[in-house]
This record gives sequence, structure tokens and C-alpha cells, in this order.
Amino acid sequence: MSRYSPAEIEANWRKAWDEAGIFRAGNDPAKPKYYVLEMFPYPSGRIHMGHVRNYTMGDVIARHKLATGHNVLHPMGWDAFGMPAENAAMASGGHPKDWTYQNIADMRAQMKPLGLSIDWSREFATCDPEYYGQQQALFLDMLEAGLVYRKNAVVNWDPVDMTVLANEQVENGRGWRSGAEVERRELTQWFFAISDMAEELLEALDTLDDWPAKVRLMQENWIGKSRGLQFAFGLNEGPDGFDRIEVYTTRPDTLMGASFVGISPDHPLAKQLEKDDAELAAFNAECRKGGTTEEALEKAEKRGYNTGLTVRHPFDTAWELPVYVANFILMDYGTGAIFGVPAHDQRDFDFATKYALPIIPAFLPSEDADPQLNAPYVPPKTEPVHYVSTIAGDTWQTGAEAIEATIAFCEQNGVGQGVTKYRLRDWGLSRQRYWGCPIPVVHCDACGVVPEKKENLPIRLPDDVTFDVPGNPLDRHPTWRNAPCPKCGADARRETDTMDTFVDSSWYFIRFTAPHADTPTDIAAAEYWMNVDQYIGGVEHAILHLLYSRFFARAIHITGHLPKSASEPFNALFTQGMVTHEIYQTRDENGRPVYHLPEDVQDGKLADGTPVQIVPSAKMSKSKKNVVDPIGIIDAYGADTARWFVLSDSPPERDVEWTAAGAEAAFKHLSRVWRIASEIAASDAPGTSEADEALLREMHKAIHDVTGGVESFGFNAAIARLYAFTGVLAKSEAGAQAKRAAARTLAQLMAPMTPHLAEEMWQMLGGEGLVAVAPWPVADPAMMQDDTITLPVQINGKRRTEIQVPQEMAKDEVEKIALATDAVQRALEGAQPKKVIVVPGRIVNVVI
RNA sequence: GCCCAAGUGGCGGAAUGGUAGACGCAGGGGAUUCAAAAUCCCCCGCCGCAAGGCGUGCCGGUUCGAGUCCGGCCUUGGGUACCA
Repeated sequence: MSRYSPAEIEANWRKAWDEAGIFRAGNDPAKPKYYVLEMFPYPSGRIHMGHVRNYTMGDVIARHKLATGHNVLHPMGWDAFGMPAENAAMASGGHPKDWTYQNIADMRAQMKPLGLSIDWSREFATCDPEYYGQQQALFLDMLEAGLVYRKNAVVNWDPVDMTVLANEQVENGRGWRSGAEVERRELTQWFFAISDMAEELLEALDTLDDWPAKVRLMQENWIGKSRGLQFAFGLNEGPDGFDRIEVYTTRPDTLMGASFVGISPDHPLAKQLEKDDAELAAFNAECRKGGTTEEALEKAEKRGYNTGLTVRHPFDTAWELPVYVANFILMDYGTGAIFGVPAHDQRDFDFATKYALPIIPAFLPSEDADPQLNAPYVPPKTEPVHYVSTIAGDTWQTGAEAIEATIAFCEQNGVGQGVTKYRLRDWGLSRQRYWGCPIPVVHCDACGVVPEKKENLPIRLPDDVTFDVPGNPLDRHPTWRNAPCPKCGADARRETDTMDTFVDSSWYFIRFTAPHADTPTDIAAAEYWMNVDQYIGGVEHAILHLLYSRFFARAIHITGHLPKSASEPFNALFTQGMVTHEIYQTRDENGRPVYHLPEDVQDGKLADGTPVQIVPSAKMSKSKKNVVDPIGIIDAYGADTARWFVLSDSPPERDVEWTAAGAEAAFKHLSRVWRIASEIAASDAPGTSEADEALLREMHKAIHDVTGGVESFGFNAAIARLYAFTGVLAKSEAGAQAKRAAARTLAQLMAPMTPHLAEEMWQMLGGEGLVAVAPWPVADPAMMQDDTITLPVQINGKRRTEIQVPQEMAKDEVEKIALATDAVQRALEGAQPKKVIVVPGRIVNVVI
């Protein structure tokens, strides 16, 4: 072989690794264990560049840990339940199960050529009955432990298709298929009691030192701990059973600025009033239109309905405030009722202006400010605030102090209590869909909701279902619903809701430690392998998936399936950026966007010449069709080129926009490395000891820098360093023996990124065994020292010249040399410098 | 709307508060070749003949020194609880 041909070498080395079994993870107590995991993929059918990037990063870590003597667990599986399989079934008439398993087979076949160091013996899919049956067992244990319960919650309801829609299926408030205006409808659903753990989930964030600070911050804000006052306004002449309106506020210090009380359209009082008030009923119905997302609710136009009722201010019972029903108040937050303070809140100000309500300042920025303030006033963070109508004393206080003082004052006067609340809501897991894990309960007329018996698990999905009409096929199935009550044996009905797919992905990382156990976990295996030492995935999962997984690890501990030590499941987290791509769209006759694959677009036009609109780069997603297929790259250049390219072009935590241009360059570089290695292997040229030493010095520097890069997710910097070292090696005048040693080291350093090429080089250069398991090279600091260094010399912080000095030269010697330079002498004009700063090994700054 | 990030040459990007632009791509010039491919060498932020000046989204601040730290904006991206 006379040139680099990955097609020939890559398959051979994958076979060699396979036969040596080096990626099989056994429980070897002699070695430190290391569990590296990338977020498992959804089996869409094709791997894309995001997968290649994600799994290559994890593979670099896994291979590096293997070479540093760790017992490595690096598994792979499939997050296989979810809507796309049902959508495919609806679109083309197949079955979600066939579609999913075919996609898994396809993707596995596309993934294997990447040469990932995965222990494939642990592979599973979440739609395997062996997996979801254990998930059902976990659910039953959680039910028994009081971690699951039922309550009403709203869903997006499509009134034409008569079906529940996911948020993604709601476009501008309308159903994506029917185009009908979506309504919010209440259903009884299952919930995980995650909010009971809010405080613990919040506090434990502080222990996650190796998580990105931004993820911890996002989770902290999501949990949203707040301190406030809960109290009631007395209601004048309310309907029977309603004599007060309970409110929660984080700004009790603004209580004297209240000008109205608002309640949610779903508040019990609103629901009572609408029975006798057709206009209110119409208003409430209007409010219930549109999707359920927080974004939609927050951005909707703020509207209110005056109920005509009034409440009494708790500190002045003669002071009456009107009661409005308002569309921006959510029943899920606090008590579903608020008081509005237009003087100190933009939203309340807008509302008060619209409905001509009074604007009453509760405090002023200073004593001489205009008391007839009619614009929202937000107090500065640092200046004290003066109460106009003080209730806690006529004192100057800052915001947080004012709030605490007001709470204390209110408690002393019998107006409510100080309360800690969390924004975090319980996790609704019920889905009115087929392709998910069935919720293992039975509804019995006599016994109510009854958990299935564990010996009846798994409750399997029926195969004979159709998707020709909208709605959940489990509901329509002729017999599947029929089941005996596990308690009394009478004829009863199975629950037809399935679980949110986030449940599937909240414990798969534990299942990998014993994927074939006949209980949810194997305690010994979990104890050995957990926690995940390094978890890697997209930042889009920063909140939901990661928070749910943290909750589940605790729940699994509580139900006895996991040691306490593993209740924070991911020791270290790395959130990689996404692979983005431009979006190409045209419009259909109704003006709706139609998306096109990059491979179908040439020079901004479709094959038939229709120009496409180019939407700026965004996250690759199937729905937007801005997806690039990496298989073409692998076929043309080999897996090592694809791996090298996705690592080299962008810092791992940042988004990378896919471009085809770099792949060719990566291939050229790997070809060059191969050529250099084969030339060195064939050479027996002598060299000078000076050149040998210089090469050795560069080698140790490269070991140091590349190792540091690999260990700190600086893959792009590590690769830049490898480019530089390759250049040094190519130009070196060192002897063949020294060059062979340097080239073997190069192979080792490249092995995590380009494992096939590295094995080939290692073999050519006389390395022993597989480079994948050869001990990782160690940099010797003594071998990295240069004799002299270059120091920049600044004048007043601007670089003017540089000096060459010995590495260890004393500060005052360096100062003398710097001051003697022409540039400094010219600038000084005979005067003395005000100050000279010498940072050893770094810089000299002369201040004039 | 709210929460969290990011912004540096033509492009991807580098830089423990210490020489801004490493490394790579694209581009320009040269060597080799009958010619090409491949390969190798050199140049390459902007303005300027030069001396020099200006430069890390914008405005201000801290510092001997700021891409980096602080305050305020702008733009783009992610999340927003039923996309995964």
C-alpha cells in the first residue's frame, strides 16, 4: 500500500478491536472504573452530524480513559418511543414498531463504521418490552411510595380532530393538521411529585462542581424558590361559599399600592360566577383558547373582565378593590389570584391603563419625587426606598429588607404568613398516545384506580393497531382495554394513557449497568458503575431531561433500587453545542412554509428552478429538514476524517455550522500524517543529537498540551497542537530512531480522535499490541524547558518591542535589559519610568 | 414575555487579566511537472509609500495592562414543562 486508504484499513482495525474484546466492560475491581455516556439518540432513521459530534467526543474521552488504565463503561442504546414513529405511521401507513426497529437497525449500521469504543453487548431500546416492563415496575414502586398521584391538568385540545396535541403540533394557536383554533381542556392525569423534592434538587446543585455553571443556574431559576406573603382579601357579597380570595405575592412591600385583584379564568370563583354570567362565560371560553405553553400565555394580549365584585384591603377595610378575571393569571402558579400594583409593575400598569384603574405609588424613589407618579417605578437596587403609605414603619429600607419587614409586620397583625414557594411544578407524565410505555393501572368501577400486579408485567402494547384516524389507538382497540381488576377480579378497564418519553430517558443510564437484570436495577452493578463519570449531550436538555433524571435517581433510591450515593447521577456534565445548518424553505398555496433538504438545494434553487428562501442557521431538526447526512463523508474519506473534522472545526461547547469544505482538508492532513509515518518507518537515516533533543522537547510539549486538551474538552485546541507537532516532525533533522519514537507518540496522541489511522501507524512504526490499549504517554516537565524565552516589552500597556532572555533570569536583570532597549530609551527621552512591571515568563510593562 | 448563553480577519476559530488573530480553510505568489493532479516553500486583520495609527458587536467603568472583570445596551441562538 502506497497511500492512505481508509476503506482498506478501517474495517480491519474494527475487527481487531472486536476480536480482542477491549471495549467489553467487565467488573474489574483492580482498575478504577470510568463510566462515560453520551445522551442516547432518538432513532430517526439516519445519523446526522450532531450524532457524529456527540459520540466522537464521548469516544475521545472513553479511549483516553482506557489508555490511562481505567475500566471503562461506554454503552449505547435507543430512546425509541415518541411521536415521530406515530407521525410516520399516519403519513405512510406502516406500524410505529416496525418503523422504529428498522430505524434502529439502520442507525446501528451507520454508527458502527465510526469506530466508537462502545460495549454493544449492553445495547437496548426503550421500546423493548424488557425495558419498559421494568419501567412499569418502577412506576408501581413509585406509586406505592407516594411519588405518583393523579390530578387535573390542561392539555391542548384540537376540537376538529378531537385529539390532544403536543405543543409542537400547535402553530400560532392552531392545530397543525386541522388548522382549528386550539382549546385548553382539563384531563385527569398522572403526576410525579417532583415539587416535593424542590428544595433538595435546588440545594444539591451546589455539589455539582463539574457541571457547567450555566446549567446549574438555569435549573436554579427553573426551580424558582421565592419568599413571599400569602394572605386573603375579604370578599364583599360573593357567591355562596366564597368569602375571601387567597393571594400569594413576592412583593408584599407594594401592598399599599394595590389597585385591583385579579383571578385566573380557571379559579373556582371564576368558574362559579360564569354559571350566572354569560358574558363572563364567553370571556373565560375565549381565555381558554390557544396553546398551553408559558410563552403563548405570557405573550398573549393582557385582557380582563370586571366581575363587579369587590374585596376589602386587609389594612383598611373601607378601601375596596375591584375583582377582575384576567387571562394572564395561571391557576398553576401560587393561588391563581394576585393583587395588581400598577405603580410598580409594567404588566399591572398596562392593565390599569387599559381598564382605567387607579395607579397608587406605594413608595417613592426619594422624598421630593412627584407623588402623582403615573409611570411604573422600579426601585434602584442599591438605593433605599421610602414608604409613602407605610405599614411597617416610616423607615428607609432596600427591597429585600422591605419585603421581610412587611412580612413580619403582616404576621404580627394577623394578615397572612410568610411562605416559601417554588416555581417548579409537578411532572405530568400522562400522554394520550400509543407509542409509549403503558401506564400499568386498571380502572375498576368498584375499586377505583388499581395498580397492576407485578407478575403481569410487562403490560405490552398491542401490535394490531391502526393510525388512519386521529386519536389514541389504544382507546379504540376492541379488546386491549379489557382487563380484570387486580384487586377484586371484576371486569375492568386498562389505563390507555402512556408515559411521557422523558420517563424512558430518566433512568436508562442506570439500566446500562445491568441491562438484562430481571429487576429494574442490579444493586451490585449499579453500586459498582454509578455514577456516570462524564455525561455529554446537547445544551437543549439543560433543564428538563437533566432535572427529571436527578429526580428519578432519587426516586429509584427511595424505592430501594439504587444506593443513596448515586442519587445525584451525573458527576460531570458537558453540554456540547449543536450542529446547525441553514434552513431552505418555500411556501405552499396557503402560505405555509415547506422545507427542503440541503441535498435538494443547488445554488439557492430546487431542481425545478424554484428559488428557496434561506433562513439563518438553526438547530438541525427533522421538521425543518436542515439535516446533513454524514454517511457520504464516511464513504468518501473514511470515519477518521469525519471524526477529525467534527472535533477540529469548532470548540465543543459552541454551535458549529456544518460546511462541506473542511472535510477535504481533514482528509489531506490525515493522508499527510500517514505518509510521514510510512516514510519514517522505512527510514534509517542518522541525525544530530541536537536535532534529536529538539524533537524530543517538542514531543513532550505536545504530550502535555494534547493531554490537557483531551482532559478539558479542548478538542479543537488539542487538534491544532497536533497539526503543529506534525509540522515539526515533518521538518525535523533528527535520526530515524528518534523520529520513530516521536511518530509513535503522535499515533498515541491521535488515537482517541482517529483510532483506525493511529493503529495503522502504530503497527508500521513497530508499536507493540494495539495502540488503543497502549499506556498513554506522560510528559516529562524537565524535557519541556526551553533555554531562552521571548518577552514582550510594553510601554504604557502597548507592545513596543521584545527581548530574548534566559528562562530563569531574575526580575531586576530582565528589567535592566528591557529598559536598555532602543524602543524604551526613545520613549523615555532621558526621564525615569514611573513604574516597571515584570511578570516572570510573561511580560514587561514600562509605565511612563 | 421570562430564564440562560454567544458575538474576535473573507471563513471556522486561538489566547491562566499579560505579544490579539495560534492552528486550519479560502485567497495570492513561487518550486516541481511536457502538462496536470498530488506534494513542497513563502505571503496573508484594516488604513498608510513610510513612520505610524486603528482594531475582539455598541456605550461606559475597573486596572500598569481588558477579547477576558464590572454596569448598561444591541443582535443571534437555546429553553419555556406534550419535539427529543
